[in-house]
Amino acid sequence: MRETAYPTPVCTIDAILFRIRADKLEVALIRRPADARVYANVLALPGGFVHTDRDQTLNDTLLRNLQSKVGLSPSYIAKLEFEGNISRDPEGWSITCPYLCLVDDSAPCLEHVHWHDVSDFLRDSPSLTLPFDHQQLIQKAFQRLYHRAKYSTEPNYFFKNPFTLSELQTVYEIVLGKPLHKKNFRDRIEESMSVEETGDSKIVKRSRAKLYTHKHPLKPHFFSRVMQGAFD
Amino acid sequence: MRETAYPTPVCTIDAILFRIRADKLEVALIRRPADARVYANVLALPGGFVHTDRDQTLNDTLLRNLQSKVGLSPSYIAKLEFEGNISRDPEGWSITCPYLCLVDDSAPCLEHVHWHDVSDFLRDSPSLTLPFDHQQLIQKAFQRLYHRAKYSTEPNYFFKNPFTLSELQTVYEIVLGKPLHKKNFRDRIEESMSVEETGDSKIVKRSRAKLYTHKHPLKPHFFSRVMQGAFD
DNA sequence: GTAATAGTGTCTTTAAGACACTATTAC
DNA sequence: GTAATAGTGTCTTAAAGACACTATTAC
Repeated sequence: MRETAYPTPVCTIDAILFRIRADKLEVALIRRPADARVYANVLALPGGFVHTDRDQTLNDTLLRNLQSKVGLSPSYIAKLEFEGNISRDPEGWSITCPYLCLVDDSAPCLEHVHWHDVSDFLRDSPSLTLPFDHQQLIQKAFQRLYHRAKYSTEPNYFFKNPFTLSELQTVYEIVLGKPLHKKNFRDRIEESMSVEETGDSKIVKRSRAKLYTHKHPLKPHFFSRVMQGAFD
Repeated sequence: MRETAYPTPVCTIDAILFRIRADKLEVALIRRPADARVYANVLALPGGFVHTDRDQTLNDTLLRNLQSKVGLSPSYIAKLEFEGNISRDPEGWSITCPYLCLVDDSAPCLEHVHWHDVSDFLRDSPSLTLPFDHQQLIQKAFQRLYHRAKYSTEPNYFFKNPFTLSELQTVYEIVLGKPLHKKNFRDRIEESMSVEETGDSKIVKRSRAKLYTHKHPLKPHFFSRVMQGAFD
């Protein structure tokens, strides 16, 4: 370990990994090891330490931890606000570098991963109590996604494979918690030029819908106006 | 220092401290100590280590470092994206928690502080080469401020004391790099309800202008539309 | 008086909100 | 045929852009 004049706090990454499944926004939790010094065997956000010998960047640290602990690679990642203080970890001063991660509903993942309804953690008394400041981190990640859904195409990245505009609209509606007018939504997506037709289509229930893919693999579009949604 | 299974990277805070002076956006730099192991005597962003025995939070670490190294307390602070990798510090793996700090033009500060024109660091070849990734941090801080100036009242916090709306508009124009229509700007500020009249006024050149203060000391307002500015 | 700045009235423009409409497919 | 979903046309509305106007003050 490098010498410093002062004791340096422990620094970790945490992944707030969201997916849409069965019209719900869910977050990935994994059980902490039985030999953990604090919160052993408790469900928590997947996270981990930097391996200074293996990781070139914090993004590497994140992706390595997601691969080994959750068994998938996200469709999209974004840095959230760092958090560091003396009280978030009972063992003392610690800093976390939290990442918002979006993953495709159809992505396979390790069996031991627990997916929990995000709306539960937006309440004051969730049915599941999380260790550290993990509930706050989930709330902050949700707040970011919620606001981005209003003025950017960030929620597009819940999909890795081609999707229909109706599927896309449903994702926005779940994140925003309210319905959107179909025409307005489509006008906006078209204006953003964030997607392009694949040329294929698929039958959805009783109609045929065109399939789209991301035009810019990892770069959301930002609108100059906020979408308020229907029945505001 | 706490025991961890792996060597933990060094973690610091960095302050990107902006002020408006003589119609320019300036950033604070201080000279690194003569006994620094790397980049000794070089101008750099003010920053420092967490003192686990004195700081309760990273915000404490920031404010303590600003007070001791720059000699002032900022009007506004905001967290920027953390950055951590093996290459930003020649000594090896390190993580920084960067803060955007706005300070009143009239705030006194220590004499040894160098204020440098921010626009210089937005060029590929600035007249002054900064150590570490400090130029990138300044660019990211500027990008945040630039975008926030378009859709929030964040630049209001360049002022600590009462200000006139014309002074406020000038700040936005300097950050955005283009003129704004007076009426549109004032309508927006009024709509935001972010300021209130003090009841006082002052003579500015050849007219009398009302003075305003922040209604919400540290909470910017977010607009639902982006201000494009005049002559876009 | 003139020059310069503070502050306002109002028309145009743009993109979102609302909502009705047609087309296609399963049954 | 009906029901359900994909996809479109178009009117209304809200806030930004443009710009001309008046008021106040120093000289």
